[in-house]
Amino acid sequence: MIILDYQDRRPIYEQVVEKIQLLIVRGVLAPNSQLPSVRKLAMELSINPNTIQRAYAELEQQGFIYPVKGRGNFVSPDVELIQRQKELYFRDLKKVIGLCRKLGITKEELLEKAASFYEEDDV
Amino acid sequence: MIILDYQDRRPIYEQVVEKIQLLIVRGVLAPNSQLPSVRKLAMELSINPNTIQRAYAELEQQGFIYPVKGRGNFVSPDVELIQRQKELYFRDLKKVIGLCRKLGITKEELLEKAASFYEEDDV
DNA sequence: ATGAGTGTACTAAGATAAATAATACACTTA
DNA sequence: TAAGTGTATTATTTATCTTAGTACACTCAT
Repeated sequence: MIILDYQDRRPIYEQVVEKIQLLIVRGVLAPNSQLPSVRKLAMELSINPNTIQRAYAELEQQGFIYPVKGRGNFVSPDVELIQRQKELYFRDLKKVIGLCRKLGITKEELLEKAASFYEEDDV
Repeated sequence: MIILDYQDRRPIYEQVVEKIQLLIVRGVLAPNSQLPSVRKLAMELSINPNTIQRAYAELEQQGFIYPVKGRGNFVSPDVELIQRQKELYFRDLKKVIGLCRKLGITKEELLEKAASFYEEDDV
């Protein structure tokens, strides 16, 4: 379900958050479907349950999932999620483009690259 | 010369590296011109000289600067630098675009956003 | 030659965040 | 009732960043 990248300098819990966000916004995890339990996912990834707990807490805080006591965590049916996620990605996009621009990359080259990256992208 | 962002979660030395990279590739720091000394820059930024030392070590390792014993650090005249930096930025760009694509953003919307971000960018 | 300013190296200590470890408890459901 | 949930708590370990202090060889203007 999730593969951790130990080269990634970001903390594990943040990687888990990102991966689950993607699974949700892409519809792999359907609205109201159940997520793996804290303990199971921890086992599967060979990490501590507390780390998953932290990731789930963030996802809940961000509105991606909701908990049901004694039953588990479930995917939020919130339709706003994709829109909100989009805005986050656009913020990152803007930052990178700002750097490219400062580096002297022309608008034409940038757009050309962007187009080919979009097409090349391996799913 | 450099302003640190203490909201930024990245380590200070990394911010220093990034800022100096930008100053170099943008030509603000000319090839073979001298950088501020480790101690002076540390004073200016109110941080420890060791932190600047580490930033300079990275910059040297990356080929952005070269040291002269007893004299100081100087901007590398390497013409490849901009090209190499460009490739690094493009790698980041590719990553963000991959995420956008996975989110379901269309190529058209992406390129439109990219174009406006390029123009909006505040120098 | 001297002294101030360079880079560079080293060790030690402190600070912070991430991750683990080990429990505990209330809830749900078969 | 027992197994599986979420949730909370405390303590400990680990890694990284940052600071602090010191030391030494080099360059250059005086």
